[in-house]
Amino acid sequence: MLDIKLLREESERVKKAIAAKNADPKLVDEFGKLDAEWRALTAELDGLRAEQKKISKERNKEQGTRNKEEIKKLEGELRALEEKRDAVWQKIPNLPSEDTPVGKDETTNKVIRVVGEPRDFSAKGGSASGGKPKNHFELGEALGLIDIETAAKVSGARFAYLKGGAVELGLALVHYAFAILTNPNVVRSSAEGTVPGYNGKPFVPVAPPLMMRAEVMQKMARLEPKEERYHIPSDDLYLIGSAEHTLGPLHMDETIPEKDLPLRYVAFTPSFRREAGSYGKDTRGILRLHQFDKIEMESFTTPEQGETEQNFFVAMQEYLMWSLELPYRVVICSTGDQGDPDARHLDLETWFPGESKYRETHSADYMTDYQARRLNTKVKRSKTSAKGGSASGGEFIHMNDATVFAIGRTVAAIFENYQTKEGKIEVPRVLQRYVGKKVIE
RNA sequence: GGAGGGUUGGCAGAGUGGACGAAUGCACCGCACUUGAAAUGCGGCAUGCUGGAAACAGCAUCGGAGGUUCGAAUCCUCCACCCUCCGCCA
Repeated sequence: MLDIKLLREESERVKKAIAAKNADPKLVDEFGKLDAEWRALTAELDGLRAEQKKISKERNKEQGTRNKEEIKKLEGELRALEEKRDAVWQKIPNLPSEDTPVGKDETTNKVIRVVGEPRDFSAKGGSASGGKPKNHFELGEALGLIDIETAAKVSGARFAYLKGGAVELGLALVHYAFAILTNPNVVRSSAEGTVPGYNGKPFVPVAPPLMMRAEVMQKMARLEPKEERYHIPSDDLYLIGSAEHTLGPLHMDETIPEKDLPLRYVAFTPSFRREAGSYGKDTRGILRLHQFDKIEMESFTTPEQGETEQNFFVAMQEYLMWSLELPYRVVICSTGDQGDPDARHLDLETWFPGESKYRETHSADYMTDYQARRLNTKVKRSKTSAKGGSASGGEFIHMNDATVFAIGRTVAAIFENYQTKEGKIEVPRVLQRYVGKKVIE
């Protein structure tokens, strides 16, 4: 949710910004109209209420009864109006950052840097099929590591059984990621590499709930589109589509002292997605399933540190990918490819030799205060840094979330990049101690 | 699933129909005293909304939503959460 003052005072700027995100700028006008009505009615109602207080002090029954009727009527009107206004308000997405490229969809995303060399499979030591690397599904099926057919019978389309080495590699990624993100030295040096002197506090591991209430999901701006969410009607709960959904509300209705920031968390959970809008996309293999495991980081910072924190998150992602020796590139998503609550959205795309292209494996979303406003998570400034200006009753905190590993996609990337000419899969060096072997066959 | 108890400001905790946006203590902030600190004394200290350049004024908020009443933290209903006991369970 955007700041109401911004919407009132800089509506033209907001209109231009959200139009770039493919949202309807008329929403802002509609909001303005409803808000003006709301203000007028609020003033009228407050006057009546003040009168009612006076009347009740005088204990005047007849006049009080009459006035009460009027108040009830206006209260009903105000409530209806407020609902209408807020519905429009919630539809207005966050504003993109200055450096977000303007563009209609993912084709206008901009590559920031490319790291690592794709392996040359045509040379000696290439894959089995005459220098042409196989894709993850061919490899996994041949080795008996991925079984889609049985999963389809048991659960339907877009489910998979992973077995043997595929599971072991996934668990190794989990162990490795947690070891890195809780290691003060590694985290500190990544923070230092982002901006010298930047806070290098390690991540706190969390096992969050996998189901949540609609109202909280709404505060995270993640309830819509509802077709994408799994809902459990008997208890009116929603399955999370990412650990972000229950990590973000961890400090709902709290005011956090500035000295405690940043607060950094990492969680390993399944993610549930109906993939309603992606019929026919990525139907082979395990890149797009209804259920997948993911490690996610989430953090809470001061407003001025929000963007640095996002860059730091990307530095952690890059450290992990670099140490796995997987070629990747960093992309900044254009306005049309950003999520509604995002101000700045970066992706890591990993090289998949079997498909001969980079594919999204990670994202890093900077939300500014868009989620925190509705979650009511604030910063309490320490007096030393309190500057004048808007910081009266506490400011909203800034939030970041980012992928550490989408386990399935990362395992698939390892399959493709580490395949041998015999169709086996080598285990990345840093994972060998967790997997307990050097080759999966 | 059954029975009972609870939810009040940053924290603890009083308040069972009007004088309560809310006692008191702790914490916090300012000032005084002191060489400094402690202790002590005095003062301040919730949030949001509306109007206003501001001073300030008005309104709302005692877990949430409704209701009764001229008037609700206080009475009634429903919901959420916490605690205790019983049942069931990995």
